[in-house]
Order: sequence, then structure tokens, then C-alpha cells
Amino acid sequence: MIPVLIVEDHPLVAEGLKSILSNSSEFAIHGLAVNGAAFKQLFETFKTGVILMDIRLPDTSGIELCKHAVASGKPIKVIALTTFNQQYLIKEMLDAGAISYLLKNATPDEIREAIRLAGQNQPMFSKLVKQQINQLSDKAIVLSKREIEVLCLIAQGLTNTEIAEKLFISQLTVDSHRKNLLLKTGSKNSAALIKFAVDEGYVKSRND
Amino acid sequence: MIPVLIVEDHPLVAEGLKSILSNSSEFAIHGLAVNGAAFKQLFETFKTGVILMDIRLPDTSGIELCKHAVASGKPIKVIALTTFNQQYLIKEMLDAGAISYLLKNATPDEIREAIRLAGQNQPMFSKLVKQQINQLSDKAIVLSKREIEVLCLIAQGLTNTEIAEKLFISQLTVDSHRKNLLLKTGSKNSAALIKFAVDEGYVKSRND
DNA sequence: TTAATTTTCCCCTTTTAAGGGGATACCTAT
DNA sequence: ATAGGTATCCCCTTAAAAGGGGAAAATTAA
Repeated sequence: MIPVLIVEDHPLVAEGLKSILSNSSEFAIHGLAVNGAAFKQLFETFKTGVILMDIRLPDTSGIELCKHAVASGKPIKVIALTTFNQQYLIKEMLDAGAISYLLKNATPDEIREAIRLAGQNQPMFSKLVKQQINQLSDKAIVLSKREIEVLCLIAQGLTNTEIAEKLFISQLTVDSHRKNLLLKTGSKNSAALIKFAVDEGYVKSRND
Repeated sequence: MIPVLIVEDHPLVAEGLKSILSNSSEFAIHGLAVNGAAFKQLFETFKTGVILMDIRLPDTSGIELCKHAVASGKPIKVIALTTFNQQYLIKEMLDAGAISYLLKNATPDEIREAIRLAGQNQPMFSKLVKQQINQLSDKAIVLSKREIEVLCLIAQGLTNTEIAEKLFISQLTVDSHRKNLLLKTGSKNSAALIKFAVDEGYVKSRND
């Protein structure tokens, strides 16, 4: 019996997970956390096993919770289970110590298999996630903290002058950041840049 | 027993739906369609009842399927069940004849209640969807076909000149469309415009 | 303590977008 | 038939972004 802790705020998905795991005697559901606070409480009594971790949560991020879990030193494995297949998030999640990364369109079989594998310390990734990871090693687009900061302000419609005022730096500096953003992301202009930013998860869409 | 037809391509969500409906003797699951083709086939033998309809599907849109179902003249009710709460999609779906619109973070109780109500020809909407509908009547932002066309090309990074060439119209016309887009959406510049466009579902994000 | 990267700042020119107008032809639905 | 919106095209000016450099501090990592 592999103990499983589910972190998932969507009732329907949580229900689906419970359903596909409870039919088998292989897995023992330790509990369901619908937010970060609930997770931390449930995690205290979780000695070993696999954590199915959603990333976008009401009060915090699955990335933070993953770090928290890994830092505890307990023999646990974290499997990310989310709708987002952005390089950015995948990298953060793996850096945080997750062993596997599945998309929410995964089949029940895939999820069960991922849990089994995690128990044997073996990773598993959705097909699309694998592609992203391959591209990661190839020529990863790495934006600096400041660049992401500027990017988000651009997405809000601020001009370089306004951004400069907001960040207490010269407009010329913002100009540079903007130019580097276009260069790094390969975008032709602001419009394409923002499209890219939303696609890659640098700027959150209202629907994410 | 209310017959229910589920149209849902995410296995986990489908599993969740089956689980919350099969525990009760109130509902009879007629079948699960994971795409438009499967739906049309299952729908042929579906005489009456409620359809839980996802919007984004692999081969088609739930909006089209909803129109198809309503056009059949059968005594059926369509409930939209999706992650998207964009005004644009809500309007399209309701225009297509859906009676209710729920978001995928709905609770099992809410979903069961929505099905019951639909059986009595009564609508039900998620809280956030209600807000969107209220705003719809207030001051709906309605973009014309051509404007949406231009908007998508702007999101791809094309300049007005390039868009003009592509659409075989004058650059000045594209200029006008762009100005109207900024005006209608209340955006200050292209960056904010594209952010808005993705948020509202006019431009599809890779993750939608 | 180097080396590498990031952040900061500056020069220049050209292109594009934004902001302010207006106007005509074309659908489409009442 | 006429009104409302759409789509088209045109004028003007100013503001902002894009594209091309370069370079000195400040961090951060090796």
C-alpha cells in the first residue's frame, strides 16, 4: 500500500483522483488538501509516500509546498499534477524537488503508474512535458528577475517612462530591459512579447 | 432517474463526474464522449435528459455541439462545464442554447443541483459566471469579426503594414481597427490589448 | 578573487503606434 | 426605407517603441 496525499483545489479533479485510487488496494489515500494551509497540517502526520501536487492553489503555490515537503527530509516523493506545461513552471517545480510532472489530461493508468514509479524513485513525465524538458536543455530562454518584473509591468500597459518611475530607475534602463526581452524571447514587438509571456507563464492570465 | 450524457476530454474530470453521479440513484449516465465525433454518435440514442458539456474539445467546440443538440429538437438540456469564465465564451454558449454554465471548480453538490434544475428547465450559474453575465448586459465589449481578426494578427506580432498586406486592405484601415480596438477595450497600448485579448479568450493562449 | 551575469545608464536613428479628427460605402435588421 | 453598426479609407501630430550600438557599477557564482 502506497500512502498518497492529494493536494488539489478542484473538487471534480479531486473526486476523480480519489475514485481512480480507491478502486485499487495498491494505494492508501492519506488525505485531501484543498489549499496550502490544509496541506501543511496533513503533511505533519504524513510519514512516507507520494504527494500528488497541484500547482495553482488558492492561497499559495504547489512549488512552495513542494519545497516545504522536500525540506522536511521525510522519505516522500512529489508528483506535480497540473494543467500548465510551461517551461518556466516545469523548471521551477523540478528544481523544487518534484520527481514527476503530469498534465491533468493524463489517464488514470498513467497516474497510477506514475505513483508506482515514484515509489521506486523513478520519474515520469507527460509527453508534452518531456518535449518542454528537452527544449530546456537545448536553448532555454532565461529571463532575469528584473526582466520578469519589467515584463509584467509592460503587460499591464505601462510605458517605459511609467515603469521607470515605478521602479525608481532611469527610463533608459527600462528601455534596455525591454530590448533584451525582445531579443531573448525572439519577439518582434510588445504584442508578440506579451503573447509569449502569457503562453510561457511569466504573466498570469486571468484564467490560469 | 435523469439521463445524463457527459462530454469531457479530461479523463480525471470525467472520472470525477462519473463518481459523483453514480453514487446516487437519481442519475443514469447514458455515456461519456471524449470528443465531438463520439458525442454525435452517443447523442443519436439519447432521447431526453441533461448534457454536461465541456467547451474546449480535441476536435471541435462545445459551442458547436450545443447547437447541434439543440437543433435536434429533442427535449434535452445542455449544461456548460468548463474552466473558462470569459464573457465571450459564456455569451456564445448561452446563445447556442445552453441553459446553465458552471466552472470546473464547482462542487459535486452544485453539479448535481444544476442537473436537477436543468431537468425542471431552470438555469444555474457559478458565482463568477453570474458576475460576467451582469457585466454583459451593462456595457458589453463587442468586437466585430474583422476586429477580432486584426487582434489575432497583432497578437502574432504583425505590424499594421503586414496585417494590411495579409488582409488585402489599406494600412490606414488596419490603423483604424487598431484604434477602435484600443478604444473599445479601454487598453492604453498593444501590450495591454493583447493581455486583455488572452484574458477574454479572443486570442487563445497555448494553455487554454 | 576572478569571472560571469545582471543591472544600470547612455548615445544615435528609424519605424511604428497612439491620439485627434473626419468621411464614404456596405451590410443588416427593423 | 432608414437607422445602426461595420468596414473601408484619409488627414494631421506627437509619443513611444524598435534597432543599432557601447559601457560602467553591482551582484552572484565559481
